[in-house]
Amino acid sequence: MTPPRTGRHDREHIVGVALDLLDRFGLPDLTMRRLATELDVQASALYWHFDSKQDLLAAVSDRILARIPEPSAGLDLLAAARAVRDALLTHRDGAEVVMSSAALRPGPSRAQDVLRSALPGDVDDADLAATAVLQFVLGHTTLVQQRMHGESHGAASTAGALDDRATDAAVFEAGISLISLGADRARSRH
Amino acid sequence: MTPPRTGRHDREHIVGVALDLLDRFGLPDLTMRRLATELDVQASALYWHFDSKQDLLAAVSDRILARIPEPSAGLDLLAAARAVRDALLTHRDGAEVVMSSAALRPGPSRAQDVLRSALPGDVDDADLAATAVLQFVLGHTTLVQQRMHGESHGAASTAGALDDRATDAAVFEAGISLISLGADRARSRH
DNA sequence: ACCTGAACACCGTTCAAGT
DNA sequence: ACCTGAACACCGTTCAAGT
Repeated sequence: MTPPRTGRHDREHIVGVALDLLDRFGLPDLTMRRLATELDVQASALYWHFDSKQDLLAAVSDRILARIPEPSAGLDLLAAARAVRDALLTHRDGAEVVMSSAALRPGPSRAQDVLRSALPGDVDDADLAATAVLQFVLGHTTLVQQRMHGESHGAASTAGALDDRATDAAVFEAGISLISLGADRARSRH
Repeated sequence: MTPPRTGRHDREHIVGVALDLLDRFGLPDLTMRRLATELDVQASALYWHFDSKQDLLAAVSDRILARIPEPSAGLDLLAAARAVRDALLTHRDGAEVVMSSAALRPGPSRAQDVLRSALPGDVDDADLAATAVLQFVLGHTTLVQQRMHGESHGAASTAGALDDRATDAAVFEAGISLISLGADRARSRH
């Protein structure tokens, strides 16, 4: 059943190693040369498997998003938004990776699908709302992860770190709650 | 009144040229070396004026945000959000520049202030809401501008370009409207 | 105070050539 | 089919030295 494995590496495997490198060193240090070294291969070898670094990052983005669970019935917007956020938070700089590839993947992604499923099906503005929620989650999580990066190489006080985490969560809940409330109200006006 | 101009360039001037380069070639091509060439100077000369490229980009970010008008009374949330978005759209890749420096500028920025001023002063969740709105605007505009970049070097159909612009605007209005509705409702519950 | 020149340690990508 | 080796055209940053 598994496809023939003549070469040493296939796309799937390379994406896995890239994800590992991402978690250990962050996006700025995820270079084609480092990835190649990790695979015991020349950098140029990667260009047989991927057209470009963009192409590689798009595959990494897809893998990050694949962690989002299937849209299940009865999921409310807050739960759906949390599922997307948590998938992004699972890997270092996950939001930035997804964002950088989001423009090239125009079709409704897995993320968009879960969010859409948590909104009323009869309102035609629901697609717009789902997109807006996705953009909020991406913006929010990107900024959160960027601050993590800043802290790690020792810029500010470690004292406020727990505070920041709590505030981040509160901002997220506030954002989604307001949109939920707004959607309910828009709906109750028929 | 003007401070002494002994050297050929000061920070203000360099930021202006950087912004011009940004508009003409985009963020990936805004390199220290290109900027130096544009200023008829060696790249190393820039490091007398700025500690690092990050430092330079932070100054560029501040200049982009400086275009946001003062928070005036009676401004509603939609108008305030538009003011922030329009400032970001004024320069190519503006949202990405601001986002990349946002983590290092933790204090309430000019953008946060306008948004905050458009929300009720008596609700203590208003700060959370203002931050959430800012994160939505940044996420939204970053994705919009990334798609512009993708189109420009000729990926997809030019036919749907106008369509995209209209959809982008609709998503933005939908997002802000829903949050406004939600905020009203949260407020009317005392 | 402000800038040059040279160097260091890197990048992404291409392409002929190997197996 | 898959990879090597070498090259091309770049990066950000540091630092002694100049003026």
